[in-house]
Amino acid sequence: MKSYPSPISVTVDAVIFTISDGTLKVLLVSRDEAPFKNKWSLPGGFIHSKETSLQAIKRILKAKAGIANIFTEQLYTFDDSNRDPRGHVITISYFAFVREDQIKFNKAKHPQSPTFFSVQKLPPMAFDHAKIVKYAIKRLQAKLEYTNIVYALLPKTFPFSQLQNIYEEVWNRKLDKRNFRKKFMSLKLIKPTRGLLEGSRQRPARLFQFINPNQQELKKFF
Amino acid sequence: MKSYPSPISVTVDAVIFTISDGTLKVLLVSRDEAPFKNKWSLPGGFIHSKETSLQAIKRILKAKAGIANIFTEQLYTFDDSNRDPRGHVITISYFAFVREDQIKFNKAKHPQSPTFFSVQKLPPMAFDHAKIVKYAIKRLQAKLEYTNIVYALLPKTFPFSQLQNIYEEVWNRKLDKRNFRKKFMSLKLIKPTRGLLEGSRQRPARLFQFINPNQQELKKFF
DNA sequence: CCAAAAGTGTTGACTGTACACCCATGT
DNA sequence: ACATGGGTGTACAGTCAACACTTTTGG
Repeated sequence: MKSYPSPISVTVDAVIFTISDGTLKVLLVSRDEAPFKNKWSLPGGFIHSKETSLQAIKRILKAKAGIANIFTEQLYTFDDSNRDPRGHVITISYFAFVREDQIKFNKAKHPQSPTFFSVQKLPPMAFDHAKIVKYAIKRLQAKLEYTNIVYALLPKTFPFSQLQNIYEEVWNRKLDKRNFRKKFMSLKLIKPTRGLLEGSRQRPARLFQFINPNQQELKKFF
Repeated sequence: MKSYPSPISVTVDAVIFTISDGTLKVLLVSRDEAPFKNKWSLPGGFIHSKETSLQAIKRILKAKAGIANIFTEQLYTFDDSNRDPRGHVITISYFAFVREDQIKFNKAKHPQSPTFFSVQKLPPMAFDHAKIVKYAIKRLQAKLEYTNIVYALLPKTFPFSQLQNIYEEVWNRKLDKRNFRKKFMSLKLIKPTRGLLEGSRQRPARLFQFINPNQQELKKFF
């Protein structure tokens, strides 16, 4: 048996999306070592020798931001020769979603200051992470159109306007209320509950929920 | 600066499609070393330390099958822990297209017997390559729908039926002649030439060509 | 003249889009 | 009473799917 030629360093990076304050945001952490020390970057790190890239992502997200049990999907493997000043380092990138209520950051446990940035106002980032985020947004926009991933961004019950807002934020354009409701309802993914959204100073909105309560996997609409 | 932890062996594999004898085929080579010696596998190999995965694919395809200058696109990175008996080996897979007339295999130059197999009659394959091929076919089916990649599978001029045949083969279903022609023509990608297809014993077919003669990149239809 | 593939239009169903007003509540 | 977002229906245009016959050539 031949020896294994040319070992290469392999990292993983995650583009974690959330919707908070009604806008689409991405999770960044402050790098605690060179290169790019103190620059914002996607949460990521080297793959350990006995784990898969998916296991590595889950380990790193838990350690750096206390995030667990979220939907993740492979995005792309970036290996441009100039992407890392340390040499030949490739990264397998993932994208994922969290709901606001799943997050609790903590200065002591998460010293790299995990912070959600609006995709409209991203800071300068380490490596080629700006490119990776851009690519992830494109993928997210496409997936929203033909799958039910929006599920991963919504709480158990939600008013219809919150659902529509996600589509508007991700696609970055306004949608017609009536047409959107008609189309989404025809997909038979959600149903009204008996609940109403209290506490606004307008007419209370009907709350909806997904019909399949443990709808974990991704389904195609068509 | 920290040392680079956990080097991992990284390979590339290519799923090369062609249409020949009117059917969709995939290129396989016979492995010339362990593991899986003499089994059919996707053409691939280890990435050298100074090259990107794309460069590696191009180098390997040229060496193993004499194929150069073809359209390639990254497919997925497979890294299941059990995919390679040698240990932790991940593979960045690519898919690509050749036209029949671009190929000339040669026993002396290409000792691994590169051979196109119909996707309907694939032999047992090494590693997880059957899974990779299956994934590539799905991607190809999707891409055919909303991009102009069919370009990469057609000669300079071609009868309309050859174009339709590609769609039928890849999607594995029959399409209505009239509807297909109407729809494809409305995309304004091809135009009729003055040429006719001679040599059949039926009515000669009009030959078409793509309007942009150097249409290398992938364009979306919509 | 026969076999074989080439070529051509119309209709009905469905889907997407544009568009404006009343409703229920809190202040 | 008013400000605010919640909630609803119709009409037109464009797209998709079903469907059958004539044309041109070689043998």
